[in-house]
Amino acid sequence: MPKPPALDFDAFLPYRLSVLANTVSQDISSEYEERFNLSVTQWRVMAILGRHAGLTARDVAMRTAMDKVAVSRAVAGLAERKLLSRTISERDRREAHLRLTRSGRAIHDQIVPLALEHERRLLKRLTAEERHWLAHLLDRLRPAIALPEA
Amino acid sequence: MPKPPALDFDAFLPYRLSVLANTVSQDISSEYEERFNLSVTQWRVMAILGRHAGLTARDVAMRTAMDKVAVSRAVAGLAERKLLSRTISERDRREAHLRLTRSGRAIHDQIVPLALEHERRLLKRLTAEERHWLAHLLDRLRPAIALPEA
DNA sequence: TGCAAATGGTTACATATGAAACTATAAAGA
DNA sequence: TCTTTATAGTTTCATATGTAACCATTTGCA
Repeated sequence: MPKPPALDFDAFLPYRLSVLANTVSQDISSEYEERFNLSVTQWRVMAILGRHAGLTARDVAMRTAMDKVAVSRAVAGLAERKLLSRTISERDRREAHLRLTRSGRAIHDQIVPLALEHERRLLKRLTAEERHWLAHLLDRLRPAIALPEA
Repeated sequence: MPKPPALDFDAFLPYRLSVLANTVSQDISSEYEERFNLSVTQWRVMAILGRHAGLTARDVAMRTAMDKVAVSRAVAGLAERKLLSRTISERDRREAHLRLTRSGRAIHDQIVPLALEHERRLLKRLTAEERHWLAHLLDRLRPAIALPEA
């Protein structure tokens, strides 16, 4: 009779990818969660605003692969702690432009090097050739996410 | 003055890895969630039992990178639906051996090909050389997860 | 033996998350 | 201009999840 189908997790790509990504993410997030009491979503919002000041919540959602509810909540929490400011848009009063405050920027500037250091540690385990292929593969497998107007 | 630090998500490895893994996982899970009303954790438990009948909850937790509470809940839900059975262990009455029931196996056998097909679709986008490097990198980056007694 | 410490598994509680409904405003069309 | 439709963002509700406390049993060792 036919052998019953079975799935070997150790060889199943989606699973291995998922475990790897979660491990790496958590290594980083556990650090800023503890030190600055920021959730992953909150940090993502801060990071994107640190680079692109004045985006709206909608823009942030698109750029971070988060849904708008998650962004709304993260922004509310950050505004509460005065880590970012909301400015109602002149031309469309439904939307607000978001910017890090001085104290938001201060925290941001501490987390960025920390995140980059984690990335460096990860890459250090690889040879130059392996690093090259990793970047290449991430490009090739990049999900079809709409990145509107750069 | 020094330029302010900033993190470019598009180039930040942990982020890209995370988005990719989540997209891939969700592609698959959305299908069996809808068709069989199974959560990701439930499916993971079923998959591991489909391959290794008789494991205890503890074994399952170790092999699936899930914590014991998640396993306990998944198992409870599956037992409720009679997709798996629990048999108290002879030699240690705290633990129970888990096995798919006939109907659990039937569902399992439908999902496995579906999962493998998704994996195939993903790999089809890559050349043989790229596939090789992907597997290699996943090995090299494999998180230090304890896999006790095979 | 008998008792403290460890372990498998569950439960309780508090928090996070997602889907859908909702509010306010803007855009499109009659 | 009036009315419908779409959009930005928030709130609500139901569910998922993690942490810590817990129960039952077993192990280690006095």
